[in-house]
Amino acid sequence: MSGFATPEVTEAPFLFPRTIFHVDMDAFFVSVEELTDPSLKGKAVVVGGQRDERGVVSAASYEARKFGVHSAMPLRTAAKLCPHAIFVNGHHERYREASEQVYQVLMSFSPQVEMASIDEAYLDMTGTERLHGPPLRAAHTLHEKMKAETRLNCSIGIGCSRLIAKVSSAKAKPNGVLWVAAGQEAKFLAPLDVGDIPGVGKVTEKNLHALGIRKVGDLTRFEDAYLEEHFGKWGLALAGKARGEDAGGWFDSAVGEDTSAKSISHEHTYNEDTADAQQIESTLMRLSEMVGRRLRENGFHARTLQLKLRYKDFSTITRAHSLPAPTQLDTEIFEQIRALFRRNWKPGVPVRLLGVHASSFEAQAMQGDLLEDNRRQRWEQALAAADRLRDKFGESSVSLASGLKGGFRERIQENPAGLPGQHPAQKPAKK
DNA sequence: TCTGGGGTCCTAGGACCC
DNA sequence: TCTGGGGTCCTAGGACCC
Repeated sequence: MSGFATPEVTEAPFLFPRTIFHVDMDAFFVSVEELTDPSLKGKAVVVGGQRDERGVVSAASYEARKFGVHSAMPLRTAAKLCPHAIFVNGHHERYREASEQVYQVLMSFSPQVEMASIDEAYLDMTGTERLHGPPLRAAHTLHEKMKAETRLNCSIGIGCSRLIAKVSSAKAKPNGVLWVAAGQEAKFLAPLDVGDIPGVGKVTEKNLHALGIRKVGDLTRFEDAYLEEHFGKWGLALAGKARGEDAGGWFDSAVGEDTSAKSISHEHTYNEDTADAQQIESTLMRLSEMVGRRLRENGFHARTLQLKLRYKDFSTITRAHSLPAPTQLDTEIFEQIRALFRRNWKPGVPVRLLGVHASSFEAQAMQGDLLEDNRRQRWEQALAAADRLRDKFGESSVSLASGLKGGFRERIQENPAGLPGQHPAQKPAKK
């Protein structure tokens, strides 16, 4: 350790100081549940599943947090720490709706809004003083409007970078506003734990501790080159972050830049591990359908398909295959996934989790085979029709299980309502 | 304690081409 | 027969976030 922090004059991506808001909803899932069931208010509430289920906590009320419950904790652990807690299954449809309302409120404040996840967003408020007044006043107005229109609390962090805004909103929780004035960034960050920096998780934190680095301020006493040596590219970014800069990767992008999805995936963890090949392939079929459906909804065609397998001991493998031409067809996805599964699964070994992942999105390429293109187009139309039926009659009303023996019967039985269980599109399945 | 599901980004090695 | 380097694509795994 030596020297002085070199005042680097690199190409600064932003030529004048920005005013960034980070708006983070307080205990979002819990708060939305309270809107539908006010009796939950003030109680210890755990969202994510039932107390005896395999799964983790998605969100915990502040009351439950007092007992040490936090998100990502196994449900069974939460039940032990807080036996009187009320366990609630997640309702993602409700959260999406609430998130949409939040977005509308934010959009009325700045055209530069970027939802970073379902319950948090960045706003570029640079240059809005004439409209909204100075940052703190604008934040308080926004905070009140959010409460009035969504009945939800949020916390707002304000700073000259995404990083500062994000860290300060975390410090403002719950239900607060915190502004870090220009020039005060390093001072604000210095006493915080290195783990408070977004992107520093358990592993990096441990590695930093091993070097004697515990506080963000400790980081600034090391040369950039030293950090780069130990942590590569990430170390360099870390040095910048300790100064409050949006160094590296996603943080560097302007608020509101292209955020279109890069991958789509679905997974399933069994309540009990299974080695039943038919059951497994039936699940893979269902997951392939879910992925295919989302691809069609978004107008995406994926070229790379990936299978994920997790075993009893939690060891996990992924196996990918890239197609010569991109697809959005359930059958093509399933065909590849099943081949990957059969090639990599040792019969008899119990499986805990299965996943189907699609990536490398491309505009659909013509195959140069008119007959083949025509067939594909009819399939896509049929699937879009099936998608609409599912919208109308529910997820289990239609299943295109052609090509799957055994699993097919099983799916039919899942259709007690007697709604259309078979779609005409099953007919042209033959090659 | 016994570990969900949906994502993003990064690293590293090997194949292949020039 | 031994010996290059760079670029790109693909695959596998892992850290991290909400």
